[in-house]
Amino acid sequence: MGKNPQSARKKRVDLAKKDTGTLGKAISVLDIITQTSAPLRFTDVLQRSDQPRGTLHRQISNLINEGLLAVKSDGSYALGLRLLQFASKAWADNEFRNVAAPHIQKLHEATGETVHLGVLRDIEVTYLDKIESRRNIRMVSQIGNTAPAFCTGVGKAALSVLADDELRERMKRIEFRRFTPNTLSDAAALLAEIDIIRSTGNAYDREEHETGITCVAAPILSPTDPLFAASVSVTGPAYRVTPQMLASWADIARDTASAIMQNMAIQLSPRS
Amino acid sequence: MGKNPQSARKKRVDLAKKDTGTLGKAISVLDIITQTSAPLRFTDVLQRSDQPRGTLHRQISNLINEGLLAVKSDGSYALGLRLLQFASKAWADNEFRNVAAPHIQKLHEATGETVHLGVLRDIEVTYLDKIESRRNIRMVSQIGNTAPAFCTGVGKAALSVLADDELRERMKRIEFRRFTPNTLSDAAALLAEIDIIRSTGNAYDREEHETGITCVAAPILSPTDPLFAASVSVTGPAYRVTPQMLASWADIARDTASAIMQNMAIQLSPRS
DNA sequence: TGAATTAATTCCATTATTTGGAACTGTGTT
DNA sequence: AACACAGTTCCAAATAATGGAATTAATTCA
Repeated sequence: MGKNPQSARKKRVDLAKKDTGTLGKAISVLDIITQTSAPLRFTDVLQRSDQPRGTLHRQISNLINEGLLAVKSDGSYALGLRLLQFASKAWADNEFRNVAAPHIQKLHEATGETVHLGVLRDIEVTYLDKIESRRNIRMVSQIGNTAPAFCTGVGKAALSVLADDELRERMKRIEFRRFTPNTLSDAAALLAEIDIIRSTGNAYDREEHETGITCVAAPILSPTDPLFAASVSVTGPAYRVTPQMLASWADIARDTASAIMQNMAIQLSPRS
Repeated sequence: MGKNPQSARKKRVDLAKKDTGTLGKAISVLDIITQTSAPLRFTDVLQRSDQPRGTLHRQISNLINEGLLAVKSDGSYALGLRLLQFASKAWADNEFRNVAAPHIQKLHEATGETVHLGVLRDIEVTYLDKIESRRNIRMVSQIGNTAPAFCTGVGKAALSVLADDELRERMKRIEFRRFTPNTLSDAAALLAEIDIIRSTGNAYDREEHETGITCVAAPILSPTDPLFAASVSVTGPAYRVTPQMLASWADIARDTASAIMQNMAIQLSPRS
């Protein structure tokens, strides 16, 4: 039959996304499931994806057979347990997290508040570790969590270590969604803050992502990899943690960050 | 022209591996990384995979671009942080785990020992949740961990709920590796134990996977899905936890399991 | 240091896999 | 029974993956 002469050539190559072929399309299904809170059945996924029926169906089948996706009793999809297995290994083996662990523990002991270790991925920050006062058995739900970089302390601190051109490239992709009245609302405001972070060495989150939650953070950069950007933060509820208290933790947060950096450098040099 | 359309009762497909095309090949790279403790560089992966150079190279590139794989400073590969993000969602949203959570908490309080929630995946068991006495901040490293089913309490309990033909099918794939002197060493021994588990309702691990670790477990089966197999267990160090103590927890472990089953059934019926 | 060796990356004609529109099946509803 | 709708299967055409070989980069060692 006639081929499709109207093959519009609008290659929608998102600046960020390199071509990852078939794999990328399959993983994007996982992304859809991850990013949606409501239960999704086949047609729901179909609507949200740009794949045609047949294609999507086979992709989902493959994901299920690989254990990356599962079908719930109501026919909706959930992420598969094999992902837990991979993540468990990813976390346990993560060099950076292992190096940072004792330092964030000390930071927690010094401040008595919740401490986060975050790593930047593009324009989002993923929490790699967390230490809380109350023995929080359910913490796992937090590790691996991802938040926008532009409105969190860890995120802004991490952004600040990027080279300027890289930073601007990524900022083009930020959508300044307003989470609270304090959320920064445009690129100019964010750039201004990043300037301050660069000169002072500390980032603050003043209830910008979640009302009632404030934090002070300090950036960590890799001795070798210019694209690696991370940070530590001390977080607390605004009703209890005053701006003064936050400010009083700024130094020790920076010390923690730089201790981690130094340990990473040491980690790299010796041949063992 | 097709062959007998219906006589395909004998699925001739490779028992374990269905064809998952390009995706499967890519994921198998993640498997190689997961299953090897030593750091692997490109050629190391190449040796362990059956893909040719060029192909493997592109697969790895794609995995890296998708954030599923990362390159460490020494050129070896590590699982990527995106996996953490997926796993975080997989865990938080998991229906079964959410239903089971309060019950295993109670079981922990009643016994004072470590409690596990495990789910069977083929012939392995993945730990979906864990509650420990000591506020174990580092517990995440355990959740998502996977162990052979045939030599763990959770695993054997879970196997016992499978229908006989399904069980035998899977048992063909078990490799009876000897982890400790007590590890069951052949299919006959395992089948005998499963018979006992089916009649008594409890499985024991008598230092079969790790020397010094014992446990008692109880199977959980899904009210609807005959392929779903899980279990709860109470685990403790052999020097402190005597066989008598384990036996005294058998009932409450079974009670926990059946309470979880009932809750799952309730969870499914009402359409609020 | 630089030649030899090994590892990593790129290339591209061939091939196999994915693609996607459409037809089909199955389930539930009035 | 007829309808509507979600899910599944099919297959020729299009495309993306393949894989052997050439190229480049990184180590090793004389």
